[in-house]
Amino acid sequence: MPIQLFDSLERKLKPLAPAHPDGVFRFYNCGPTVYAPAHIGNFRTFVVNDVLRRLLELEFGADRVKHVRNLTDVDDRTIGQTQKEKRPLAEITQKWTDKFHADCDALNCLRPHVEPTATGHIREQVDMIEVLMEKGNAYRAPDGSVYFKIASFPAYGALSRIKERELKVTNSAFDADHKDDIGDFALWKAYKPEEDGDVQWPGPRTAAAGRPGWHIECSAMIKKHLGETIDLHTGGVDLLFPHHENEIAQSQCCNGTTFARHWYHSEHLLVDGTTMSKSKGNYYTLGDLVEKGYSPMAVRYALLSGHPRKQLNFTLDSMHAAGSALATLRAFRTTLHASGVTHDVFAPVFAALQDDLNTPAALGALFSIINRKSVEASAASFDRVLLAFGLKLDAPAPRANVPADILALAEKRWVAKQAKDFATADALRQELAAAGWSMLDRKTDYKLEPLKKV
RNA sequence: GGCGCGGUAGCCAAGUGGUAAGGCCGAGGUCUGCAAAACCUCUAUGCGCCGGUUCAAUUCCGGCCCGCGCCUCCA
Repeated sequence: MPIQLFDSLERKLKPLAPAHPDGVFRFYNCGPTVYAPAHIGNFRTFVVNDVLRRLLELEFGADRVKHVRNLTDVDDRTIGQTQKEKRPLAEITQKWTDKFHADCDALNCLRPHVEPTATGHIREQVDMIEVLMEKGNAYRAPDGSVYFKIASFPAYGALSRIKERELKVTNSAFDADHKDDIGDFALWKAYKPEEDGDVQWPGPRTAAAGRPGWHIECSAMIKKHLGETIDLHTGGVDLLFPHHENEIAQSQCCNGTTFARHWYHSEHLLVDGTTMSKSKGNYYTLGDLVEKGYSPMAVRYALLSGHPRKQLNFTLDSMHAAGSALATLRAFRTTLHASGVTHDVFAPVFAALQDDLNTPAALGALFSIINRKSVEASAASFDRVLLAFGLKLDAPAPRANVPADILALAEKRWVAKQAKDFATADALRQELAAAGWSMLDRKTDYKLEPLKKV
């Protein structure tokens, strides 16, 4: 069964298939801006896209998928950070790129095949801008910036239905810029010494030195690494407008061909029922959750527990639920034997994933199957399911070091237990619990763990 | 104001024109000195409210209420 996925442009489910004769599926996912740690909302998008990537590889073959995800390493926010920290742009973006990679690895996200950066593709962006200027789709503003003229692209707004919108009239940015029309957007931003520090490059012909506008980087990097027409372009819903709308305009005017055959947008994560923000105190990075004792795999599971095209309400309770569900899967895995079963009992799981990436339905199907009285599943078939979800069931990472006094108590209790002095042993268990530790007895030894969160 | 999404058990969350997957929590049980783990059983006559269509609606249509998102550089 082919993978069906909702297309944000045509607003219906469409099968995914490579269009290029080489049979390679061309997949572009808008990546992060590297100026701060990514939050779990960002990671919802990347985890969802990672499952998509895995499904595509299962469908077309691992060598028949080319996955590109960019790193935005020059824009208002990254430059703002250099000004705030008084450090070079490259130093800041490298730091947060490394952090992003570490988080992705912890969440078991496959690395994209190409991870291009905006600063690494200035030439390509300038080239495109020059073509757009030559074709009359872009113009130089008085300050030397270059803007895209949306009036030159009649199809503008198809993705976001912008023409049907009544734009808010209050737009302070309009006066500050030098564009002809309020809808026009920057392809190239002229250098501003007071804001930009030492961040600048030579601009397109006739334009001033400066830096690329945000949108053009994706158009240029896609053209370079995937070609003029790609099979799938994805990102968070917030990118629908203006980012993706603008990418379509730039790329199609420049190249004269269809830009992306399929658009997919995953919805936002809510935390405690509302949008995440630092001021509301409901803003989490992966590191924040790990500090609270949750494993990255539990985070991944929680992020997949809602339909990707629906807002997902993330709570600490859902983290706990995810951890417990993973433990159930881990226990089930140990009952499986390598060999044997030919038919795939997990077919319904894949069917749900292939039906618009319905991860919650797929997880439901998975548990329904493993809850059956007699499951004829092989370890291999189960592992294939885990591979698709990107779930690793390794035992939880070693806990924090056990303090010496706790260890001493535990040792004392173990001795008492061996001597069958159960009264003493129970009293010591109480003491350990009061100190926040749980002692798990085994046949020949014991294990200490911090008490479970309620 | 415009565009869009959603309201299903204590929490999270699928789904369907014929009467509700799954996870967590909770309860009971089996098993272990205890604890933990594991395993078994149970847990929505109900799907925001009011109408309508229909033999039949949570599922379709209309109205209303509530929540959330976007509306120029936020995944």
